[in-house]
Amino acid sequence: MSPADRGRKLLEKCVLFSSLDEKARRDIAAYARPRSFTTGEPICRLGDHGDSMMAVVVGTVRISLPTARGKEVILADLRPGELFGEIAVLDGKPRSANVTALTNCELMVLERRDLLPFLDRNPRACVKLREMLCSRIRRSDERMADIAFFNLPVRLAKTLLTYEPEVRPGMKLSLSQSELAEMAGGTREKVNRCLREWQRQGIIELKNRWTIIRKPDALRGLMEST
Amino acid sequence: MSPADRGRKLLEKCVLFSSLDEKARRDIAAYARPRSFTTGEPICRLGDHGDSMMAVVVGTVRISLPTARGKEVILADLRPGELFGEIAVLDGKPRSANVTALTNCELMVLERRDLLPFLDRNPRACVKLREMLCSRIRRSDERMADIAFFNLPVRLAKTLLTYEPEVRPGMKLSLSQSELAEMAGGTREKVNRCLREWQRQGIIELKNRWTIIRKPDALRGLMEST
DNA sequence: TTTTTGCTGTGACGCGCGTTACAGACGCCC
DNA sequence: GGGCGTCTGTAACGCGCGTCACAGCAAAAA
Repeated sequence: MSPADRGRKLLEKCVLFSSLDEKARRDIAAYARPRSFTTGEPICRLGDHGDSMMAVVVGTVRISLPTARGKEVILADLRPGELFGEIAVLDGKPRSANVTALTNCELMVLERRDLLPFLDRNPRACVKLREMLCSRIRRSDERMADIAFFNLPVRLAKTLLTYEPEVRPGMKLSLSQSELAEMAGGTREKVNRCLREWQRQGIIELKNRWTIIRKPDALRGLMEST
Repeated sequence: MSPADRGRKLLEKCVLFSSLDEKARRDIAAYARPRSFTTGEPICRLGDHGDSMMAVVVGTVRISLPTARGKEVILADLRPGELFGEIAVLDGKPRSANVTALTNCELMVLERRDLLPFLDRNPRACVKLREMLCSRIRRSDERMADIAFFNLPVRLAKTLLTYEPEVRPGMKLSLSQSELAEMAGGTREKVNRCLREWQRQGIIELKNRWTIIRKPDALRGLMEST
């Protein structure tokens, strides 16, 4: 099977399209075009004009926001099946974040000129899309509340618990402490201290630059208590 | 003209409906029902089940989020012509914030069972709605970045500059310092100190519990510089 | 009028966290 | 293997801001 066909197969599994009937799924898949990026390559940048939406087929892409003093905040890492770039495509305004390829990636690209007409003739996809946007809003608001109300340990616990789709004891995280800091909104040093403290308590284990989660429930407890 | 008719007239002026043709506007307006609230009355609460969306016709409503320790964060104050409650209506999940009547209010209410079918038969309204949701996402993300990167003076300056639709020198704000603190994400004391400092610099004037903005450009400068 | 209540103005103190600085450990590439 | 870059682990210091405490003042209630 060609990469493009593989991409189309996966596209049909995205939340946005998975609930459509066979015909509509093939309809939208026909418009999608494959595209590859190599590790570290920028996919799009904050402020760019953007008229395409993308789905991750293979690899991981990172959504981030540059800050004033040359630093970065990591908003999310997306894996196969996830979509990005919807906002700029839908409202025609500049891209709202940076996206870079964290690994070699294969994406499927949908252009605005194909997507908008498709939505017009598929009310069902419209509904799904609205639900997607609503959940984005809810997540953003929640994240905002987290930053405003909780201190770094709590935010870090949330980060560890939500980075992978599901958490089980013994799970290894392949994130450096700097990356964790950029996700939780803090400094590398503070993250380090926090992790070592948790290691002392047996909640996690730090081994060769891997963070292994031993007691996810203890982390969950931390989140509730504060 | 009856309050309900006045409400319908105004509903047609909301961004969501203003670009529709005459027929569609009358269509949606026919479904809307008026409702009144008195000062301080709760309109809806975080976590409630909600299947209606509302437009402000007369008065001001406050969107807020309760925090852990009984405090509150003010997300926005909405005036005539603005909509709220879209999120819960669109995704069928619990309400994502508290809404209370800041003054005596008249609202127009649209039920989900009427709104969703209307959207299905009006792709143009669908597009507008998507744009609304996108702009909500952009605003949320921006607010998040503000909280994460900027210190209170900058956030307070932004709050002063964006509370009213347009800012002109001499504008009076009818917000208490506690309210400003709840909007900017800080404490009343800090807000007070900040405002007095700005008064010393002639940027604003504090008189009988009113905050009068003298030099909006100085505030704008504060935002850029930091 | 007197009392009460809510807003304003200010000082002292302490915690969380960012900043800076540096040392050791590990992997990578020439 | 040797040099170098990146990641980790710690310590010292200071700033921003939240917390507490209290005093003056104006408007609303009694």
